[in-house]
Amino acid sequence: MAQPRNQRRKEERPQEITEAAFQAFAEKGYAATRVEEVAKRAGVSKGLLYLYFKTKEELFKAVIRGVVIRRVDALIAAVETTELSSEDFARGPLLEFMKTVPGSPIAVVIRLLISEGHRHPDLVEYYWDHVVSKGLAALSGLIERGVERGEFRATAVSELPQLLIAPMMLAMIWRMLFVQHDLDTDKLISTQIDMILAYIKA
Amino acid sequence: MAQPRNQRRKEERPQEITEAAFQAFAEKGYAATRVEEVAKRAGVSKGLLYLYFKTKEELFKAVIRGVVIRRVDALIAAVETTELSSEDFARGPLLEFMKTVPGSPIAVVIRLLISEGHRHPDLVEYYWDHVVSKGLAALSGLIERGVERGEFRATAVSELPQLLIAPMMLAMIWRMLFVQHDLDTDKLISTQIDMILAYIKA
DNA sequence: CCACTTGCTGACTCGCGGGTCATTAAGTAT
DNA sequence: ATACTTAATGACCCGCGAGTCAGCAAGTGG
Repeated sequence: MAQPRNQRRKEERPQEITEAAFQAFAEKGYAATRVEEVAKRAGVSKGLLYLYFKTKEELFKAVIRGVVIRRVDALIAAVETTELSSEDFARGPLLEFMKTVPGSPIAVVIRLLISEGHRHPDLVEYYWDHVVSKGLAALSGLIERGVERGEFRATAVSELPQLLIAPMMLAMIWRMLFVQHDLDTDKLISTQIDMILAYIKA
Repeated sequence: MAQPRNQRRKEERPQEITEAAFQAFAEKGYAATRVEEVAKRAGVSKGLLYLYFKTKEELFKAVIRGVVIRRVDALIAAVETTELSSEDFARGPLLEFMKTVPGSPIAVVIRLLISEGHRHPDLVEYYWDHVVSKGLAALSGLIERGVERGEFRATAVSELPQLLIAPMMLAMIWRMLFVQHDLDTDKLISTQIDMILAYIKA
């Protein structure tokens, strides 16, 4: 024990710092988080932080990007490779995924984007490219595949995959603001799936 | 023309200042808005602003409260006094109202609450009391009335009126972040109404 | 053991912006 | 006109926190 204080670990530093920053931003938001606070959490001096990230804004961007990467990709891959019927996929893996989102880091990222998106349009664009557009395309694909196979009727839902995730988004915001007023978010999300399937089934 | 500069208009000042502050907060968010900027927009000196509002935070709270009051009350009254069947009300006045929300000041308030809600739990509570809980109760009432009259089946939707407004919320967030990527928000909202009615109709 | 590179530190700077207050000017009463 | 009240001004103050940099110490090679 009593590790020497000034360990030189160039490789791990960025990871550690962005992780600490994510937690701090999640708790206090971007503007209210002090750079020194992030440094403290990462067990590092403020000066070192500025060696790895030119500005606080750079750090913010790195955090968002770091969290986003590889979160949604797993779901998209699952949609594209599953053997399940569209209905079974919707009731199984998709539903499970959506239930987890409101309590996950993705929710934090979305809050940060809503709060700070104005001043970081490039970040919003990045998030759009790597998460939203891909995710929605996968969901559209899932529904259209159902239509082609004769599982579903052709409806407006094919072009509005947002309907599938709308209650998930509401659940996220609900948790951000109204934790104390409880809401069965799981039931909200699964009822929407039930309803959509009832609406589009052939 | 050439009105005297220092007009004494004690009555109108608070209104003018909160109006200016609302616009500034809407554009830049709370943290990024300078008090002097608000004063300038209101055509007033910074010092005067501090005569009417003790701190920037007080001003923020006044803005939120001002916008909230009397927005949702009209809808609630309409629900309670309408002669229409529940279905016709949902397809008529309710749908129209929901279409307008994403482009209205309510959307701005919600963004501010999401961004700054942490540090103003009393404000969140105020918003809950005066808008959310009342609004949801009215929607529940609308559905339950339909059930009592034999229009609708008894379903989980009675306890989950959030399902009605979920696409409206998504539409709001969509506009905040992804204006350039278009989405037919009206169709999103009306399709949800169609779906829910199809799901719960007797 | 010495010279050298470089990850790392933390005391310091400096501008920004929230908040104050001495002063001015507009209105009012006599 | 004169004395008084109070709405309104804007120059100023001062703390906070982002960003810097001179120096230090951990590793490296000879």
